[in-house]
Amino acid sequence: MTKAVRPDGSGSNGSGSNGSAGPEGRSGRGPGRRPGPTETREAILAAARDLFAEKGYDGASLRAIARAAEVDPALVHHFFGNKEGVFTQAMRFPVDPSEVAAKILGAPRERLGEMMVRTFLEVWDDADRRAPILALLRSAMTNERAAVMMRQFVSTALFGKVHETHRIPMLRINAAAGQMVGVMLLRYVLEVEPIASATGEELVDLLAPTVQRYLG
Amino acid sequence: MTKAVRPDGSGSNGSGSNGSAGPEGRSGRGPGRRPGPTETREAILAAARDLFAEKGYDGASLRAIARAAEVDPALVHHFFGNKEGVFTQAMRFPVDPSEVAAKILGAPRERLGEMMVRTFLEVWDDADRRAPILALLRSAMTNERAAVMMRQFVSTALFGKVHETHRIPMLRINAAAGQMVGVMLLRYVLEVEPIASATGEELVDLLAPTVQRYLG
DNA sequence: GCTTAAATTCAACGCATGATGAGTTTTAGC
DNA sequence: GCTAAAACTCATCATGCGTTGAATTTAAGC
Repeated sequence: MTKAVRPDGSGSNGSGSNGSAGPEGRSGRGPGRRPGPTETREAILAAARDLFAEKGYDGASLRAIARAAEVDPALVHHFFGNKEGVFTQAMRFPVDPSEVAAKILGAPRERLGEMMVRTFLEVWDDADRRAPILALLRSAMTNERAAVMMRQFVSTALFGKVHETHRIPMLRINAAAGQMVGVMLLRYVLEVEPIASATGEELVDLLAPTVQRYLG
Repeated sequence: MTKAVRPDGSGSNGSGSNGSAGPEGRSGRGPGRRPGPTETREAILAAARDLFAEKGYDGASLRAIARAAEVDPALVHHFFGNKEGVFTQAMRFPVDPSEVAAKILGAPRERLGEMMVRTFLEVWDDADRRAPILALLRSAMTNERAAVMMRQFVSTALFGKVHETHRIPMLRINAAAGQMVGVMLLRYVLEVEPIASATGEELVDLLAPTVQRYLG
């Protein structure tokens, strides 16, 4: 999963010019722009997302990101200015809040709890959608800037809609959020058993009444 | 809060011997053992606990710990071997599980939820008792070894007793743990409002029924 | 096709980190 | 009071980090 094979439209380029004993020290590729359309920026962001998700902001180094994207560290800088820039861009779509909100708010009020649990599980079970949230959560533990983003994300984007449309007190929404965040943490980060191996339906049965009580 | 003033039993020692222009580069104190009984080991552990709580395992550097304890980094090594040793020793009393368990299990079963919420709040409101748990939580997000310790702590020490004495299914205990951990995270780490500013009683009223439902 | 701009790598800087080994001063055992 | 051990600092190493500036190669605009 770590290695991304490039499709490579035509094998016509460089690599064979000085085949004997060139200074193949760093990254096995010469300087200069690569042929074909530019896809590197996206590759860097993808690698960044994975690494931030795995190690958090401080733990993921620019150099490791560059390595994973098979690129020189300076290129990361060229595109994003600095590490914070990479993080900000990589987090630029934790989850499309409107899409999620629509799904949850489409349900009748007496099934809010169930829909919320189902939606959380759906998002967290999909590695691509889980990554940015996990990155944000991990980073927010040790990095104040990430904590601000997380706070904003939790309050405004995710649970704010529920507050606005149903006039539910914020404290109750926080309690529901706490239940969901805590369970996700136990299940996906700490991998505490047996909740890490429970089925989705088990969790819905277990948690939906709680969330419903807070939001109903 | 960062600076710890040493009581210093008697002012009879060193410090004035070469007063003019010694090599006062590093730590303002010469080499050699200090007079009086040894209190440095504890000072290092206290500093370590604070810094691990604030920044997590990877974020807290040995050098920063040494700086906070007003000690040379090599001394930390001398006492604890390596960074992992410092962490392990600093975490050697997250919360005395038996004390906590006794308090919770002393309550009748129909008030388990209330007692659990009250106990969590009491521990987390006390900075000294909060520090090691916070350190463990923060560290467990990015450090596998800390995650193992945290898993063990959550499962065995804290909630294991409840499982054993009351024969409550582990999955339900996990759900209750998730609720509590999540709320603590929102309240004390991310400081999401309004739950960060809510009173203890508000939280008991809000959360106790949930926990009671899981454990009852 | 020439020129400008963008993509890409290389080499290096200054800094912080965890670790080690040697040296100095005090305490504790006898 | 001597001696062995413990406490303590200093200087240093190798490594990895974020960042910078210059050089090189390709793509785009005209």
